[in-house]
Amino acid sequence: MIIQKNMYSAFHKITDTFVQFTSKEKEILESAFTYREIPKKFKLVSHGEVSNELYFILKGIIRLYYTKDVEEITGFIFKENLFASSYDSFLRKIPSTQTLESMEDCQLLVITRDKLEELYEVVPKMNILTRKVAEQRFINAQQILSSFILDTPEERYRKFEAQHRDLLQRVPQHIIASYLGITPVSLSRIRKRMHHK
Amino acid sequence: MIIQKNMYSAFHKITDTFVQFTSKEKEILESAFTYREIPKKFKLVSHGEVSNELYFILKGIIRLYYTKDVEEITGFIFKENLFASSYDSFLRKIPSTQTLESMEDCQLLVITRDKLEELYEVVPKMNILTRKVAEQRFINAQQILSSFILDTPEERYRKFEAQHRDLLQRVPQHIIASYLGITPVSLSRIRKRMHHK
DNA sequence: GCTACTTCTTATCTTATGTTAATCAATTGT
DNA sequence: ACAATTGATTAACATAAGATAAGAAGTAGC
Repeated sequence: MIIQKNMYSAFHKITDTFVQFTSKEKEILESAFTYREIPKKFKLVSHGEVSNELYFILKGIIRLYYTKDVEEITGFIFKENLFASSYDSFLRKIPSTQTLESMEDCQLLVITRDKLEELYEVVPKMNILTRKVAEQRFINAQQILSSFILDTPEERYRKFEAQHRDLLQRVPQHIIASYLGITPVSLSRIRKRMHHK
Repeated sequence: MIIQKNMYSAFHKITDTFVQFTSKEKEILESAFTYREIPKKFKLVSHGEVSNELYFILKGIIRLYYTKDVEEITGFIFKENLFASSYDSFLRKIPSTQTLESMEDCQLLVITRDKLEELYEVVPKMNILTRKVAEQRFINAQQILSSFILDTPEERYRKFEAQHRDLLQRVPQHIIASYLGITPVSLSRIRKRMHHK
């Protein structure tokens, strides 16, 4: 993998949609994050561990999953230009109930909790950024949640298909099934039903 | 209903757990919020309307629901000491897909979007408060969501029972059923199963 | 190139939930 | 006090999803 010259450009493009940082502030931000590459199937956070880092995904896919008995149940799929984390663990400094694992080779920008807290002091506007990111993630979680309450599994799959066409190509079906709260067998049946209609 | 002398005390007790405001800042905060009483079954936000207010509940219960065909499907139940809102609509200034309706007579503290944006300017720490509220709501949404993915309806009901024993007394069962993503009939059966075990 | 693994599909069987409807109890309004 | 509304339970039936297992197709590692 090659480190892009302007590896922060995607990052700033996203932050720009949330807050207007000055050039000086952007520099400080850049120096607070570090660049990291990880291979496929790398665990950034394991179930039971306290997560001390927050990730911005430049390239790749990271899966968040819960472990129930021996089963891995996907809770979220992060892709490029998203902030990924085991939020609960990161924010409350408690052992994570979730695991974060890459599904492709990834390029990340990483910030530690300590650095982030420093940033809040030096660049108060950082509170706005994280506020808006939290708000966005909340709205997103609520949309998914409402889909569980309102929709049938089939409708849920249709919506996923419409919104994340790209992920359908990059992520195995059984992962998507568990994200939709159903078994791979059931998703296979749903797809069959949908196709010969 | 009587307006309590110290109606802000519950409010500050909660904000104190998030940010340390100075006395001066607390005064500014107090003046930005207004006190409001609403009767049972009052709609604070209706489906299709843009919500311009954020509520802090001093007393009472507010239900958030979605309307599917003629059915009302409960998405969340807010009680005392919580910030209630149709977040998506409030933040993005878009028509709400949700309705907010009181289930009891309520005492509220209300802030408008405009006032809140003013507050961000005058009391920058306000960003920290709303950031933490958003983070908390996100974590909460994620927990509920994971329960939909991980648990059976029966387990979901058991958890609800354990966490919100008080609501069981104050909220009709069919509302809880729709919050758990099942029909009232099904919840009734689950309860029956549970009892003679 | 071969083996092992992963992924997806299909079949069978079981079961919990949805749907509809009827009944009963409790609450509310006038 | 009575009627109307709301809420909870139960029954009967249909159906979609879970569990388990087997097999096919594709991919990866050696």
